[in-house]
Amino acid sequence: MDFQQVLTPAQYAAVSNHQGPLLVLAGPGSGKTRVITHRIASLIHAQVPPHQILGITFTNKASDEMGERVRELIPNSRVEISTFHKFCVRILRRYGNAVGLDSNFSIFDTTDQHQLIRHVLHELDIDTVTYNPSTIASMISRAKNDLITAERFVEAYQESFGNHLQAVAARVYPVYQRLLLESNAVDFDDLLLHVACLLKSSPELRATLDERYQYILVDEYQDTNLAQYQIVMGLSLNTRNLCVTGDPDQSIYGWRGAKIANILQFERDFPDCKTVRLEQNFRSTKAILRVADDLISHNQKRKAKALFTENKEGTPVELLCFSDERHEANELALRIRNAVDQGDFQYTDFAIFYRVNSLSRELELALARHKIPYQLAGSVAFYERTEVKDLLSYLKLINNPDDRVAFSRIVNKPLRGIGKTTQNKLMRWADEKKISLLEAAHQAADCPKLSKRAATMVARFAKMISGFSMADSGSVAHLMESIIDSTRLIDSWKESPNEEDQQRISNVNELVSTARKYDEIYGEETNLEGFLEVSTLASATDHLDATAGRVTLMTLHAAKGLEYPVVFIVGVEQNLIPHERVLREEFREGLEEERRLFFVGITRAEQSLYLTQTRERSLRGRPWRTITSDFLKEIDVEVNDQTDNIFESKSHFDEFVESVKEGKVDTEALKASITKRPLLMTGADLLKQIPEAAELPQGFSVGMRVRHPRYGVGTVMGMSGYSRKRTVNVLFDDADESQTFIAAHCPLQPLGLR
DNA sequence: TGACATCAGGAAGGG
DNA sequence: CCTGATGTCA
Repeated sequence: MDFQQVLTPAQYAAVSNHQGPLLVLAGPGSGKTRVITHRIASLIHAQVPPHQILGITFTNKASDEMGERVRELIPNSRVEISTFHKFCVRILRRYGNAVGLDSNFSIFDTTDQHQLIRHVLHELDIDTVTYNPSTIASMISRAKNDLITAERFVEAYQESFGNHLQAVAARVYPVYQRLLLESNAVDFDDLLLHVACLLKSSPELRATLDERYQYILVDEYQDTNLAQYQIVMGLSLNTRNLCVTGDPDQSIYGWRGAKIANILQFERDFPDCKTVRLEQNFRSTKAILRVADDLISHNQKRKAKALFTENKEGTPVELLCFSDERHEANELALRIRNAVDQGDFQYTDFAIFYRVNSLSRELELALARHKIPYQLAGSVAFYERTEVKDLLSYLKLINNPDDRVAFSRIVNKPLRGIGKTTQNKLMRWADEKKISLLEAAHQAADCPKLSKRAATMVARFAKMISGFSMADSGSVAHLMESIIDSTRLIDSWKESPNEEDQQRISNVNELVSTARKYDEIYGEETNLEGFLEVSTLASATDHLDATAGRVTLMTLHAAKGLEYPVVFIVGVEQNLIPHERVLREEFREGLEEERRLFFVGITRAEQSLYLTQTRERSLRGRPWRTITSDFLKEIDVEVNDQTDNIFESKSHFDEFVESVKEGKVDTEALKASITKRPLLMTGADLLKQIPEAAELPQGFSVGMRVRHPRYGVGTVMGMSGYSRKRTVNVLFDDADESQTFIAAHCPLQPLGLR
């Protein structure tokens, strides 16, 4: 393969410099992935055995993609490409004994982690209302990312008395850590921390691994935290063929401990390193790149970079202004539909980014209303659903009998008459006897405090769990099926007319088919541990499918590393982009990260970029006037105000403010009007939730549901003209094409805004 | 013991 | 809007 032929000189330099430390500073769209994959191919061409090469990425998607592209260049190559977390799991499964872990350890996700911390707080008699478990959890998590163990945390606290929160964290952290080890479990941060500690405390192991991985490539190096830094350094002491790629301007994970200094100081860590800059952008138009560059140049703490592109100028970046989020969502949906109808684009070409997940709902509703297929990066939510976690907890407990979080979660699910009191008694007793909860349950008959009835129930549960085994079932899917059968986990939902319960059943079924797929892939080799690992380490962007013919929705954070022909970034407003949290901070650090996040979003766009802002936006059910984002003042965009396109007597916000002033707001009625709605997932589900007969302010608005005596129910797609000439364009649910009516004369009956 | 109602507080981002 | 905590009743 002639690498020189297919690469630019800068890219070629990054690919062909095999020996010694190498820093690749890669601007957005500069072909970074291409460089990494070609570098691996080039190493193999130079007779480096593939197993000596280690590629590390942050996300599963990135590692899958990289593996695939390497195999395209070198079929059947067995290069180890994995995420930091997966890599650490592998190390710990093999060498975890040294830090007190058996090879079948559980991985606790955020929910499990919070559950355990909640338990610790209770044990320590600390009020969980004053001290929110997730606050404590994030303090501990930050500490772990900074390589601060429980012991050191306590020491540090004693040396310089911190605030009361730190005092609580200092009490909780050691106990939490002890319970994790007793559970033979780790949390996400432990994966990194344990490995970092292992490399430090065991020089032999460190040397072995250093020797084994002769060539290491780390992607997104700007997002490494101290633990990850330590791991990478530990593997590169003797053989220093370390290649890191990244872009300081795209560092957006400071909040989870990422140290931008890691990449900035690489040249100091390795004075003999070579540095390659990839500054030519092959992705975006000049117009888009200019906006990105203008924005990011406002960051003070930054190495200047000269981004350029030979792509065409393209259309200007537009700022679309709408009256509220519903208007915004509808107009976006309309634009997308029009572009697709005209044959200019496919749905796949569009992506919509937002700062916070909660903004996705209105967009989903609008897309569903317009029958536009979409996919949401957020499938992790699937693994966080109660019914899914419950079934997984059975598997976890079977795989690791010490897992106390899994035990507590399912011991009384479905109901077995093992209530709180019994559970607490059992737990105390287990702690006294220093045995696991499951072991205690087995011996429940010997527990003096338990009533005979309770003891029988508990023992029966333990016996049932021990009755399951992977060996007997042969596959994960079969094991799941037998669990579902013998526990009657889903039986109570089967007869339920409740939509939510049916959804639960289908989620459980989906989990079973996921397991079946896993079994198929691994065949004889299929194993419970591996399946649980995949389920726990699943991430938001894993299941995005570029070929699915769907519009893609995701947060700005999830967007990193992706690209789309047309990008919408919604809610470019103060307090959202930048987020209100950093505006409260004293230091500008946070603000600069927000700017980088916006930069990441902008640079995902290939041909067209639209930013949107609204006049008002509802947050937590209340409408708020928005403020123009400071960032918009730093860039030059074409403003396209759509707010007067729709007929507005009064905005929701004004109405709300007025009624509050006049004392008309009846809080009781307000509360009563809030209906409980189930957690929504799919567009179809969202559509079902549309109430058919809500009271409505006069006039029509885009997105409004209306009924026509002849054509049935439909949605207002657009409006034009004024007063007597005002027309309304309606798409009826059963029709393919929309129809236009004179607003003043038509028999359209408003049904509600949703 | 568990089902259900009500309430308060908190709500960024992800592996 | 969502979760977890708390209170009440069968």
